[in-house]
Amino acid sequence: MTARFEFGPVYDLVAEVPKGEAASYGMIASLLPGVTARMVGRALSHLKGGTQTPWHRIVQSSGAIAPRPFAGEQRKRLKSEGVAFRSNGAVDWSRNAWRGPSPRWVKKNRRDAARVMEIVAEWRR
DNA sequence: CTTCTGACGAAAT
DNA sequence: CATTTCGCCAGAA
Repeated sequence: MTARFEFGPVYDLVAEVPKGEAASYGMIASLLPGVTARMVGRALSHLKGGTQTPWHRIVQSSGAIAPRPFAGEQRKRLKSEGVAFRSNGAVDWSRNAWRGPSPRWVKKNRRDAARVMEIVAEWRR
C-alpha cells in the first residue's frame, strides 16, 4: 500500500487549538514527526466545507493570513473569537499564540510530556 | 522520468 | 516592515 501521508493526525492536532488562539503551520508540524509545514497546509486544503476542524486558527509563521479566496472569512472568524491583529494585518503572537496541546492529546498520542514542552518552548524564541 | 505547483518558512535584500 | 529567493516535498500533469 502506498505510504501516503495521513491527514488525520494533522486534523486532530489542529483541533487542539482553542478558540481565541492561533497557531502557525510550522507549529503544528513541529509536533508531528515527519510532517512539514507545507504538508500541514496540504492537509487543510483538502478539508471540505462544513468541517468542524478549526482551520481558520492556522496562519503563517509571520502571523499573516495566507492569501487565498477565503482569507477574509478567516480573518472574520478569528476576530469574532477575540484574536488581536497588528497594524500590518498579522496575528499578534504576543497576545494570541497557541499555548500547546492538551495533556489529553499528549496521552492519547503517547508522546513524552517533557519533550512536548520543549517543543512548545521553542515557539517562543 | 521530468516539471510544476502549492492554505510554508527562514534568510537575504 | 515588505518582497524576493531558495529549500522543501508530496501530488498532479
